[in-house]
Amino acid sequence: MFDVTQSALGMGQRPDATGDAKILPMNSHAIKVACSNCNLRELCMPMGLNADELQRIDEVVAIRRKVKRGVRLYSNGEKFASLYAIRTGFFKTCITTEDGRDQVTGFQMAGEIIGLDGIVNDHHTCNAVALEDAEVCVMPFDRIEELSREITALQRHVHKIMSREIVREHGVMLLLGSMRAEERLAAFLLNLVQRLHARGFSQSELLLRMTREEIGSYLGLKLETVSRTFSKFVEDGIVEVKQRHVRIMDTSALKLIVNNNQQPCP
Amino acid sequence: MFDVTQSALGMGQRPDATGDAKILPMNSHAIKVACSNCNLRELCMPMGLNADELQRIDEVVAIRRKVKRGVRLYSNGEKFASLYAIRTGFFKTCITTEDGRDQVTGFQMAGEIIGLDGIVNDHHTCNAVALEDAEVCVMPFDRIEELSREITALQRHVHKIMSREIVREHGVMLLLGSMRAEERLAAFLLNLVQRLHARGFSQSELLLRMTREEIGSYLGLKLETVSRTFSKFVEDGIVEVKQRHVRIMDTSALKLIVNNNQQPCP
DNA sequence: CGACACCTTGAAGAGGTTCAAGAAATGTGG
DNA sequence: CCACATTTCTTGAACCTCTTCAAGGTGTCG
Repeated sequence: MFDVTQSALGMGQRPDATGDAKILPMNSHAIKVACSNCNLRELCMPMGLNADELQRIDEVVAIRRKVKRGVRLYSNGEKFASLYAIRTGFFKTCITTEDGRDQVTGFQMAGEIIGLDGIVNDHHTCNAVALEDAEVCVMPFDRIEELSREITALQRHVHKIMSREIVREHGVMLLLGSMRAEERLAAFLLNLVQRLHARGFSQSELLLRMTREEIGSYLGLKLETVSRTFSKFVEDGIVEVKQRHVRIMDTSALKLIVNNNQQPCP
Repeated sequence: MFDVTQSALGMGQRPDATGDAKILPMNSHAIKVACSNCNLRELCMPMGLNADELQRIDEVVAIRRKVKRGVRLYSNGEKFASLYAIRTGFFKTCITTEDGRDQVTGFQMAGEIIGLDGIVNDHHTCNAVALEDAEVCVMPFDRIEELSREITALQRHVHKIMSREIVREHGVMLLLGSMRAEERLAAFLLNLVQRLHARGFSQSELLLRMTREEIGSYLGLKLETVSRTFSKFVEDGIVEVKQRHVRIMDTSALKLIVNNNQQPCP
């Protein structure tokens, strides 16, 4: 069975995470990233590494990069060199065509990995845009490949991350191919809040970092339809909406909307 | 720029391939598969391997499996163990939900790799069904991982295959999220014929291996809409359709339908 | 040759889009 | 810090595309 509301993360829940990692200024390397100290580690790193392995990975993920809101982390056509682990902030990825089509392919948050689209042709095929001020760990891909030849757990982890993205996209195809507007928005909200909850945020409250238009693009709807559907949910007492602030009043109602696809038996 | 009609394959064209590999009965291993002898090699194997590396890969891909039309190669929930390289035949992959939704996530032909969805959770999350009698090479994934730790080209190849699938799915999201029925079907036909051409088949003629309903599921349309859209194309002299036999009379017209999304400038 | 699956076509209807206008929030510059 | 410009969001009404329901046609296979 397939649950489109499920997280892209197959990993442990972290209800105590704050999203802020401490960097201990112990030595000259202190300013560098250390996965070993990062409280997002469980989200983006494999489990069960020994100290030596962890340190070697630390060296790969040595550089961070800040990305201001509205700025692209990478662009379509750009040479591919690295994957990025999101430390803080929120991204969207989208593809654009010559004839002006535009499709948001995903929204990514702390602990998630972006840039996988660039591997196949050595060039990125989409844009990654920060929807709020963000910080990412830069992970040069040739170094990842090198290290994953030596650290089995890392190799497996890379494979899982890519497979997870494939499965996530299957879920989006299901959503786009078979759901009506209300079902899409309900699934979208449940998915977002589920991922946020896994990061220690509320199960019922969330701040949308994207516009109605961006939600619409992701869900294959026009922004007016997104807005109307929000209004409908408010009318029905399922959510409270104040601009981008959403409070889910009735999670099970949302789940019912997504799952209640039962056809009358003939 | 993103071209949804483009092939999932980034590899060389093989206009002379017939789809039948010769197996030379030289020794006791003759009955086994040998990638080294397979004329689909360029489609599913990395390039530039030496004899030794090729032989080691041959050993991994030692088993073939025949799949009759209508039979599942693997099913949702089934334990994941292997990837499969399609030797002959045609598959669909689809996900199903508890509430009876069903979504075709792709159609796969000779030289393409399926099963990637199973990596992340050690269980398959979709069904792979043969749409005609087929034969696949079984590639145990733990052996692939093992070998790709030693053969850099194989490692890179595995990464590219997964990345290619991610990029392909981005294209489907664009199609489902932003295209109208005619545009979807035109993009679908162009994509199919392009992939078939890369395998040595005609650029203009194709035999659909799937029903209108399966096409519809993939394209997010009802079967009636698919049928009507075919009829429209026939009326316009763009294609000839006799049941599942399609001849494309005007490729550029199809391309125009997909790309002519130009909005009038305000 | 008859049963079954698949495909086509028509007519009515629903869901989402488009166009338009106004309200609310956000950002900017004086 | 406030006024103004801009972006974003909401809502209404008309329209259009695709779906739904229905019936009949075509092809295939035991």
